[in-house]
Amino acid sequence: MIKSTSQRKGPPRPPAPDGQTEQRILDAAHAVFMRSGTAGARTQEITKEAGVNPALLHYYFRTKERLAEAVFRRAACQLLPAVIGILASDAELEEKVEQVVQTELQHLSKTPYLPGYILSELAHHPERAGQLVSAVTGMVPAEIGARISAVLRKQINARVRAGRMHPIEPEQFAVNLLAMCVFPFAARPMLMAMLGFDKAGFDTFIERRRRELAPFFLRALRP
Amino acid sequence: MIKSTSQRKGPPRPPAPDGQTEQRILDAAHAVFMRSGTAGARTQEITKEAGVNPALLHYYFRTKERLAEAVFRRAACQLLPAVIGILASDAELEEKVEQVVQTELQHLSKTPYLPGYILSELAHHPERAGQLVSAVTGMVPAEIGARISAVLRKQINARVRAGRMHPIEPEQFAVNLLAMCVFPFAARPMLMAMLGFDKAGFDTFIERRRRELAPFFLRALRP
DNA sequence: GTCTATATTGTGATAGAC
DNA sequence: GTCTATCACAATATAGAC
Repeated sequence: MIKSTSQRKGPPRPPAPDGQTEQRILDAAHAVFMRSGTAGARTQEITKEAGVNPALLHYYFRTKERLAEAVFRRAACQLLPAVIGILASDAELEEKVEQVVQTELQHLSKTPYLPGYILSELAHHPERAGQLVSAVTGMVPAEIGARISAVLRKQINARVRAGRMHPIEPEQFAVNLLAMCVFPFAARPMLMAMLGFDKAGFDTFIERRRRELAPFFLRALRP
Repeated sequence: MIKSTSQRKGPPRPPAPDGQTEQRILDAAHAVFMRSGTAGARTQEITKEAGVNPALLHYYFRTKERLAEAVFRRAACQLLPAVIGILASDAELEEKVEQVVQTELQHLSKTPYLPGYILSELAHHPERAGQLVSAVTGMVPAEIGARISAVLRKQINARVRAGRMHPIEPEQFAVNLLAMCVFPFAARPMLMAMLGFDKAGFDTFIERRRRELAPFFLRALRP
């Protein structure tokens, strides 16, 4: 990955003597925070998983809190930019629905703990909600929402006037779509218990969802 | 609730001398765990909010972990039984959709932090998913899911055969409905930031949702 | 940049008097 | 049942050598 270039020092370094210690810590922290939450995670667990010394965490990130913020931003960048990009694009509305469903379900299948982690952090640190969005796009959160709403509203209105769509507020539209995609992963443990799924069963469930969700959603938009 | 009967001691007790100390702790713990999460909460914060001595927490609940479980069960009882009861009832399918939407949105409006708390706990303690369901109904989780699925499947099939409904798996149906109701609250901080809502704005958003969600959902079910 | 060793809280748990 | 006082320890932050 990074070790591709030169190794200015060859022999004397057993565990993690490469030039990517910071990255190793960040990766480990990502994994640990993701499954234990920021408050529940122990820095020692992180450093152990990273194969580095506890002091190095302090060296690179100064404090657990700062590390947590770095991880959160990183995670946010994995969750949102896709949907935002699609919804704000100038693709046809029906296209957007299909794209969001496909992109999100596919991506979240690979990182099923991401929604739980994000929503969990936000539940206990609402002030980070702003970071979440602006970290991704560099815009003020509300501005993003406004942009998306504006674009969607125009598309919706056009269809409503043409008698091709039932009226709906763009905000409701976006939340509905997001809910359908994200919720199953956020509630994964609960659903698995209630529906009697194992991991494979859940994947099958999502697979089916990937085929049927967009049509379902589009039916709801009909007049 | 409990103080209804006699008060064997009247005068000498300043802070919390009533016979409901356990309840006071439980209430305080509920509030604190809800906003900080189990891992993030401090027992001292709980006892302070309860107006009782730290030692009493140990006296009644022995450990923070046990207290957390008690609170979690209690919270679970507030979130699920309504939906389960409605979905498993023998009401008409269209009735169920309307009822779930109304019941959930109204109830969650009063306890907007509940979904975030539950999902957060489940994300970090998947093993509690079982408790969540069985605590409510006394049934094995998977059994509940099976019952609901069976009832819904029968109703759906009847309508599909009559050409009145588009085919859908009962599990997808239930998850879709739940997602639409619960997600906005679970993602409340994020939505408020992105959509530029304040508390009142969010309430208005939910109010509108209460009127439009069931129709939206039912449109998606048409053939 | 990385390690060993240690300081410094914060925090849950508990003993024992009342 | 409730309080005061305190313990034991976990966990993070840090100093200082290499």
